Amino acid sequence: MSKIIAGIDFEAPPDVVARQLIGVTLLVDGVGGRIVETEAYDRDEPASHCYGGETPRNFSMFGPAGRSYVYRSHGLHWCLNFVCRENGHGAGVLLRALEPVMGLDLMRERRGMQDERLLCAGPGRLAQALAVSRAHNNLPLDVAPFVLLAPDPGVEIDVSTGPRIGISKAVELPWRFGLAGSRFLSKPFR
DNA sequence: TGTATGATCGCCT
DNA sequence: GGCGATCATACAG
Repeated sequence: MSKIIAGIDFEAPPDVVARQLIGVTLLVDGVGGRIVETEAYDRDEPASHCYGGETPRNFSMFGPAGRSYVYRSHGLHWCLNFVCRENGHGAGVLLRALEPVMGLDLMRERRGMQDERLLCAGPGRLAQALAVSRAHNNLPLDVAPFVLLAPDPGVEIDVSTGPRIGISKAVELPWRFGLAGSRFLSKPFR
């Protein structure tokens, strides 16, 4: 079994998918850019929303791979994830930052700021710039409004890894991935 | 350059 | 009732 989108098999462990997503272009209704930062969340580690089983919030992580999982964080921000691994397994990849490429003016308007570097540097900011909300939960990633484009095959992509950000459990897992040296990261790697 | 704080939803204890 | 895969603002140094 496999679910291939933009050259990536989403029926694979989340750390594998998270690494492969660096450099992929993500568009929502034609607005978006190049993915420069991701984090993996698996079902067997306590930092993950799917740890401890299915709830009304996280049900889409227990469905088919290659779909979206959108949840509300701290009551105000939306965060966008890609579901991976086999059906019913429960795992996901959090999108943490994009390099803005398409629809810059719309993103600036939605974010209420001009600085290109801060338009999508962080999961909440990214979702706001792309106008992602509950309506985008549990949607297939190979169907509109989502578009995923594989990076140019010739281009070398240098991926940095490190500990995940903003969590208190399983902090030691090096499951944050980023495009080395990008100025659009939510935080630099070191 | 760093640390504190408020906003305030959905789930879990 | 408390806390979190966050962010913007307000201060202190």
